[in-house]
Amino acid sequence: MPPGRLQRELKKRGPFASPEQEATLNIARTADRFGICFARLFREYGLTPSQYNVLRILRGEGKPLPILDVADRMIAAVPGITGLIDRLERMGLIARERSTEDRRVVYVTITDAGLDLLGTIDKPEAALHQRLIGHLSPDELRELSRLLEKARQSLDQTGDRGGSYRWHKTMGPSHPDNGPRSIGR
Amino acid sequence: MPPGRLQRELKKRGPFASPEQEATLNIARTADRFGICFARLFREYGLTPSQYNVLRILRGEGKPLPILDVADRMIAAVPGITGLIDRLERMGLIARERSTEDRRVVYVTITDAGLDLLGTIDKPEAALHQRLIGHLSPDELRELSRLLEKARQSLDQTGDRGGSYRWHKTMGPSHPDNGPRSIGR
DNA sequence: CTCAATTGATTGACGCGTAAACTAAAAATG
DNA sequence: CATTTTTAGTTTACGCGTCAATCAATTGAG
Repeated sequence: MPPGRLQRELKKRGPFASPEQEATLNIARTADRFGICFARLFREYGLTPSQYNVLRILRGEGKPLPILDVADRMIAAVPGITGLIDRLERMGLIARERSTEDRRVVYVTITDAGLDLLGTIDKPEAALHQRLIGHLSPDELRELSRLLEKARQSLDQTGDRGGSYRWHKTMGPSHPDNGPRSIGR
Repeated sequence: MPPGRLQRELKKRGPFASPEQEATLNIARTADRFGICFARLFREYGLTPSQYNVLRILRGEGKPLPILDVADRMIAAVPGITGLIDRLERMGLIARERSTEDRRVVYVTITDAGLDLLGTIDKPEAALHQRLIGHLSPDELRELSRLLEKARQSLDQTGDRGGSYRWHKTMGPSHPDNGPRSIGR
C-alpha cells in the first residue's frame, strides 16, 4: 500500500509529526546552540571542544592514561584520537610516553602548561553554564536532568553504546565508565 | 534521589560543580548519543546527517530556495554549504539553478529522486524517534520540550544566534521555528 | 556615470569524526 | 616453539564545520 494521503498531509504542514519528534529535535537543537557557545569560549583559549575534552579527561584522571582509554571516554571513535593527541602534544599541553611493559600502549599525561590553561578556563566556563541555563529554577534543572537521563535509558537497553569501532573489553553495561566530560558538539 | 546517571557515567568522584553544569552536560551527552543513532540510520540510505538536513529543508519548502537561505536554516556557517550542495547535486538528489534576475543567486531544488529517498526514510526515522524517547510519558515529553525551549531563551536574548560568519537579515528572534530540521550532530 | 562598498557564492586551509586498512606487539592456540 | 588471533595504535580517505580570502554581480554615494 502506497504512503497514504493522510500521512503526507499530516507531514506537510504540521510543525512536528509527533511529540517524540518534537522532543528529540529540541534536544538536538539546544545542544547545537549551546555547543556553539562553548566552542567559542574554548577558541578564545586556542582550544577546540575536542581538545578541551581531552584535557579535562586527563586532569580528572590525574595520572598517565593509555590513549585508547581517552578515546573510550569520548564519544569519538578511536582513529580520530591520534591526530588530536598529536596536536595537543605539539602545543605542549600533553605528553606522550610509551609503556615499557607493553610496548604497544602509549600513555598520555597532561602537562603543567595544560593544567594552567585549564585553570584559566574554569571560571569563564562555569559562568557560561550559568548564563545559558541559569534562568531555570532549581526544580526545573533537576527535572530537566532527570528527563534527559531517563531518555538515555533507551540506549543502554539496546546495547547501543556510542563508541563504535570496537567494543573491546568491558562490554558490561554501565561499568564504572568515565564518560565524556565536556560539551563539544 | 540516587547519584544520577550522568554523574555515575562520568565517575566524577565529587558532585557536579553545579546543577546548571549537570543539566548542560546532560543535554550535550543525550544529543550526542541520539545523534549517533540517527547518523547510522541515515547512512543506511547513503546520507550524512547534514545531507538529510538539506533535503528536509528543501522538501519542507516545496520550491527552489536560494543557497544562503538553506544555510540560514542550518546551524552551519555559510562556506560549508557549497560542498554539501555539490555532493547532493552529484548524487542527483537536488538541482542547482542560477537566478536570472540576480545572477549572483543560486537556487536549489529537491529532485524527484530526492523526494523518493526521503520518502523511504520517513517511516524508519519516525520509528527511531519512537524507540529513543517513546518510553517517556506524554506529560514528560511535553515538559522536556518546554524546558529545552526555555533553556534556549538565553540565546535569543543575548543575540547569540548560532550562525556565525554573517548575521545578515532575518535577525528576528525565534520566528516559528522553521529552523534546522534534523538531528545530525 | 564612476568608483567604492555590499552581497551571494565559492575556494582553500585546517581540525575533527568515522570507516577501512594496516603495523607491531602481545596473548592464545596448537 | 610456530602459528594464529587479539589488541594498541596509526595511516588513509572522505565528509563536514569554520575561518580567511577571493570573485563577480549589484547597489549606493558622489
